[in-house]
Amino acid sequence: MQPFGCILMFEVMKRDIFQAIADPTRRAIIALIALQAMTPNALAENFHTTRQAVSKHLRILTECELVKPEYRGREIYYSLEIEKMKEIDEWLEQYRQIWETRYEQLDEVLAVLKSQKG
Amino acid sequence: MQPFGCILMFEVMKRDIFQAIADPTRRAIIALIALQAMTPNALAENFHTTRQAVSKHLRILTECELVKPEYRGREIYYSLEIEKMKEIDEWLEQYRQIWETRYEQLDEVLAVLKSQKG
DNA sequence: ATCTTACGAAACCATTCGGTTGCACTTGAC
DNA sequence: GTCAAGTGCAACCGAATGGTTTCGTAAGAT
Repeated sequence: MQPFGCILMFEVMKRDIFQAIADPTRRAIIALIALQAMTPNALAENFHTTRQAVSKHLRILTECELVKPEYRGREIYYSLEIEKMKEIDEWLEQYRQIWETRYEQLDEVLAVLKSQKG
Repeated sequence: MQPFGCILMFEVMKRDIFQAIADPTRRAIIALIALQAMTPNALAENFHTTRQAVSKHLRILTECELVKPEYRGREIYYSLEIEKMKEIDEWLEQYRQIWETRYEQLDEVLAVLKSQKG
């Protein structure tokens, strides 16, 4: 068997970030470790599941590089890779343009109504 | 064990918008109808699936109010509810604050390095 | 050296998911 | 009225998902 700390424990497998954030527990994990790095045990105390279940979520989050492990003794501190969150923001950008355009159009309509009124 | 509901409290919705956008086909549907309202038949021509499969995706998107049907004769035109997309943007907001803060800190570091260099 | 703690892996299970096929209903054209 | 077109729905199926339990291994404590 492989020694514990020196081999990649999580296979580098491409995961869909949108599928990663689909699960509410994983979003909660993201919210927690956004504040500070946490171990699987510490994380598990916040949920109604076992540590192993949290570990599986962390595996998925790590596979899509949303989360990064830091090995410290026999503990592993997981922290958020905030850069990866930008991918969601970039995907959202095209739709943000749409709703901003609609706001401008609405502003125009309101301006016209106001000028007609006054 | 921590008191449970503090983090997962908001997951009582019938359909989760994050789960809705997790599927790549549904994201493609969103992208298509963002441009113009489309019928299930017209949508299905863009994918390698049956019309019924697209219909099931549209049902999920409609249930979480990401998509709105408009009945016109025997056809149904589905259009994007752009307002709903803002929910994702609002969720992202907290993390956007984090990465913007890091950028500012990085800028500070770079400024210090530059001043020391010059 | 031995025990405890922290962790991931594996095996297993129930549920959900995405897809297909077949069917029923409604609308519009003939 | 009859027929074709456009839909949604139910039943079914294989695969994926999220969870648990059991285990093996590494690191720290006694």
